[in-house]
Amino acid sequence: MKNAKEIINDTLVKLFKRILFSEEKNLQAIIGKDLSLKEIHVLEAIAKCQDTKVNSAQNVATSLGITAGTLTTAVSKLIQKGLVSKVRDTNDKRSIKLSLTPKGVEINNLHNNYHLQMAETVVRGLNNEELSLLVRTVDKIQEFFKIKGEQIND
Amino acid sequence: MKNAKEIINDTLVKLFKRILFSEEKNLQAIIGKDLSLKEIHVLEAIAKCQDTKVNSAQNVATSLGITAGTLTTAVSKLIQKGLVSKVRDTNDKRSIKLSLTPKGVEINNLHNNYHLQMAETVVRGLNNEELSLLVRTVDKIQEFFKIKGEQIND
DNA sequence: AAAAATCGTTTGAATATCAAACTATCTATG
DNA sequence: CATAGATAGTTTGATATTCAAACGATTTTT
Repeated sequence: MKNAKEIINDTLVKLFKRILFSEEKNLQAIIGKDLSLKEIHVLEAIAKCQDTKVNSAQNVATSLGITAGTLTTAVSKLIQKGLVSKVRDTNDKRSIKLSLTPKGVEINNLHNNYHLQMAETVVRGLNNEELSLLVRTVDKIQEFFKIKGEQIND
Repeated sequence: MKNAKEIINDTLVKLFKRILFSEEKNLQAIIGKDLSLKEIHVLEAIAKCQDTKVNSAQNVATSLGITAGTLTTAVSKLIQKGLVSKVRDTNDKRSIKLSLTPKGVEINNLHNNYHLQMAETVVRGLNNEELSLLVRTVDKIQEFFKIKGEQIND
């Protein structure tokens, strides 16, 4: 017989798997096979960094938790696909600024809307009691990571 | 200014990233560089399938959401590392049964303990009633992602 | 001005993955 | 029973993702 800990773990692991799976499937449904989840996440990171005006390649790479080299190749492909553009920084000629093309913005919005819909569906489908329990749970998980003392770039 | 939906979405996205990151980090801390997260997940799946006596390669592959070919190569490496063993099914000679070696079991337990620790943090401070509500709520959320007849093996 | 640091790129290697072709075995149908 | 079709796992060839380390260009520090 399983104890509470095991049941909760199984339930959360299952949810995790399903969300990842669902995100990938949905992405392909709206955008097509031409763009992977990883590539979308690069677009997302560039969009965020653009907003905060720190859209150097270095900064985007760090925010994604990948190396500069990995980003270079990812960006090359996204440029080929017409979703990203690159300009040399006039102040610091070593640096480049990454930004989304109009088409890149459009695709990023599609993905973002998917996320928001997801959040909306969840919130709307739960009553107050369920929601507050859920919030507490999320807080507790965050706390777990704090105890572990891990740093992460948000 | 961000609305509630956006805040919830951002929180969840961050949490998600954090879990993946933490899981990987922790794994390397306890087990070393010699085993990737994906490989651990193969061990995990084999362990689960062993429990339910349906540990054919086909079934393990499906439960992981990967193809049989991908599993073949993953398993080969895990056999080399001494964590998995393979026996032909006596009833159906096409089929093989996968299982963990004692060393494989040990490593899988280490990883599982990490998961359980996280679950422990969540469970602590909840009474039975809240616990069962949480499970029901998470299950409900899961339903939201089941749209469009997606298949996933739990 | 020289040394050190930083930024992005390239290169070489490893891992992860799939689809499709292939081999061996089992099942069902005539 | 024979053979046609289905199924299990492997192999192959290709693509994607990633990193560390070497490298070239530029900026900063000393």
